[in-house]
Amino acid sequence: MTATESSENYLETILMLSEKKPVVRSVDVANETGFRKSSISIAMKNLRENGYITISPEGYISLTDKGMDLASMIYERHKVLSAWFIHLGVDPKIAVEDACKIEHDLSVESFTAIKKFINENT
Amino acid sequence: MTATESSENYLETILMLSEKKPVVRSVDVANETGFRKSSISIAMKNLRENGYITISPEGYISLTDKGMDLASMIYERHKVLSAWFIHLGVDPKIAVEDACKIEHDLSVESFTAIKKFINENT
DNA sequence: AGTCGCAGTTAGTTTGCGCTAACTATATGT
DNA sequence: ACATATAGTTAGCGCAAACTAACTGCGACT
Repeated sequence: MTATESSENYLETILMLSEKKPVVRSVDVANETGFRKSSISIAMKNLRENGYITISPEGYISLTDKGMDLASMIYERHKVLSAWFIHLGVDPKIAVEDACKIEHDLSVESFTAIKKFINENT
Repeated sequence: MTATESSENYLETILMLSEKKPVVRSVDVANETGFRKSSISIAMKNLRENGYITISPEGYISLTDKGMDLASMIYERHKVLSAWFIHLGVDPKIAVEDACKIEHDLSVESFTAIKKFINENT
C-alpha cells in the first residue's frame, strides 16, 4: 500500500501551500495544481482514507505525521533537484517541471548519492 | 500523439535486444520485460499502428526511422544516467532501475545539461 | 425572500496499461 | 496420425487518475 505518484504530488502541494497560507483547502490544491476540484475531492478522500491527511469540519487540510514524512521527503527532493538543474543552466520553469516528475522515481540510494555529490561539488 | 512511457520502454527494449539477437519477436520482448505476451501483443499492435515499428510476416520486429529516433534517444539516456549513478556509488541494479524510470521524464534541456556536466566532471 | 458565488461531493465517462483465460496456427517429435 | 510446445491474438476484467455535469450547502448581498 505505497502512495502513488499523484498522491505524493498532492501531499507535496499541501505542504508547499501550508508554508504560504494559514490554511489549505481542497480548492487551494485545485488552483495550485490546475486539476478540477472534483478530481481533488476524490484525491483528498483517498489521502484521508489512507491516513496521510485529516480534514477539519471547515474543510481545512492537515498533514498527519505519516503524510508529513512523505511530503517533506518529496519536497526536499523537489528543491534539491530543481536547484541543481537551474545551477546547470536549465530554464527555471523547465527545471521545476522536470524535478516534479523525477522526484517520485528516484530510489533513496540514488537520491542520496546525487545530493551528496551536489553538496560536494557546488 | 506523443508516445507514452510504456511505449518508450518497449521501443528501448526492442533496440537493446536487436543489439544482442539477430531478430526480435514479441515473445523476446515479453521475456525481457517480464510482461505477459498478451500485453506485449497489444503493445506491439499500438506501436505498429503509430508508426514506430513494422512486423514481418514471420513476426520479426523492426524499428522504423521514427521508432529508432525515439528508441535511441531513450537508450542513450538510459546508458548515460545509469552509468552516472553507478559512478556515484549506487548499486548497479538500483542504478539501472532508477535510470529506467527517469529517462522518460527529463526534458531535452535538462538531460543535455546533465550530460554536459557529467562529461566535464568525470 | 430570492439570487448569486464559492466550496465540496457524487455519478458516470475516458484512457492507459497491466492481467487471465481461451483461442488459432505452426512446427516438432514419437 | 497425434500429442506437445511455441508464438501470437482476442475478449473481457480491474485499477488509477483524470474529466464533465449536476447536485448540495452556505454565506452575502439587495
